[in-house]
Amino acid sequence: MAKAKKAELDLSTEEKIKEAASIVFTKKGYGNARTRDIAEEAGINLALLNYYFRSKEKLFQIVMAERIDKLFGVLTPVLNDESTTLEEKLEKITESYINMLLENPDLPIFVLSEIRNNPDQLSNRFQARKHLTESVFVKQLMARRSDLNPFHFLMNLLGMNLFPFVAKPVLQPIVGNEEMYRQLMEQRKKLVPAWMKLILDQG
Amino acid sequence: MAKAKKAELDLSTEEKIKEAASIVFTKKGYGNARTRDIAEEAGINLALLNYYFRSKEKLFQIVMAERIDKLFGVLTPVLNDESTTLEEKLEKITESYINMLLENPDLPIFVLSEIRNNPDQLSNRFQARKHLTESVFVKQLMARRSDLNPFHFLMNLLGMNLFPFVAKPVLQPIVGNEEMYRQLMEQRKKLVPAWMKLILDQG
DNA sequence: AAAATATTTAATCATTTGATTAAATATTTT
DNA sequence: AAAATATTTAATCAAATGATTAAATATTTT
Repeated sequence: MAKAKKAELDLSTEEKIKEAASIVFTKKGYGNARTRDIAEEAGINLALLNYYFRSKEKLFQIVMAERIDKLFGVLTPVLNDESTTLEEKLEKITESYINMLLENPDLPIFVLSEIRNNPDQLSNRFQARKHLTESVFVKQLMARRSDLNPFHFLMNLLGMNLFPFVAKPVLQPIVGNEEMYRQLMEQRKKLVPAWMKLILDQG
Repeated sequence: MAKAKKAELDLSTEEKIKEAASIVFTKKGYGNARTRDIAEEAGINLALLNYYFRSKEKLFQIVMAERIDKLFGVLTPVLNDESTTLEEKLEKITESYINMLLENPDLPIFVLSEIRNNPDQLSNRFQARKHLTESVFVKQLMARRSDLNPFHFLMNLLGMNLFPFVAKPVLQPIVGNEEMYRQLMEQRKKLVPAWMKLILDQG
């Protein structure tokens, strides 16, 4: 195979494997996922998987980095947008999260449980604090409510948005079927920002 | 060994093993926990573990049932208390949860991720819906706010209380050290009920 | 067509790990 | 002390699973 086509195919197969790995890892977690599962999901065989990625661990690291980006990528651009108000940020974050999580409901529980298993995974945790405390969002928040710890506010926002998905395996059977759960999440796109504004103004 | 002493010791050793299993399973999850870890944690050997409990799976089922009880046991008695107001229930649930979770921070992520791995685990999910919708809590809630879906309200309450612990591996390094995190949680004992009352009255 | 590369097939390794066994030792009960 | 029971020790099994290998086949490039 020549360079051009090679790169093209490599990317395609590599992408297929990464995609499959992402699905299997996210659904089962690292420990319960078998490389044979991933190969099958990708429609290739085990030998090829090890030919592209040297090991399960390496493949996992790549997938994990992507998944973490996906989970927190929703947050960071909005937090630092100078052109939006605090209220608009609440609306944007909520809508982005709920939309993304409706497509990736297993994502939060996967990332959080894997980080629990291996806390070092989050190597940039030092800068995370700095990035957050120096964000436009936190500045706006402190300007408005100097008495309210931004961490509390953020925990509430994330809790309201992420928790229903983290707890979906428990809550969905109680609520009803899949579709009813989706409808509840759709409603929360409007409700969560409204509740958060209450906290912002009077909490 | 005679009956009396036998039962006594059995209980003690069985309890030691269950306690150890609870610790190891909760910290690592089923897939990543090794029976050898559990035996070591219990201060006994692998043979004895399999002598008392026939298999890892059986031991896990027992531990899991206990952990689920611990996680939801906080909720159920308060939800059906006829003698307390809605506001008092919010206060009780929040304080009970935060106190319990400060002692068992890994509990929510463990239970939720294991149920994700094996959704059938929650065999009583049918009655859960009934118990919940017929609870004093939901009746009080609907009497006060017929326009507010109780599931939304419950998701908010649980999200605010449980999510900070579910996300602790991510949030704690950002917030600061262990002690600072604990202080935040202590503050939330007063704050969460206040926020929930806002939602109750004006959301 | 020839060469280069990608992919499959099938077999095999090595390690981990849950589980079992039998014999030895300790502890408790009678 | 004798009997019954609990626990340890050490060895071993069997299955699952991550990983490797070599040869065969398919595909693409030149």
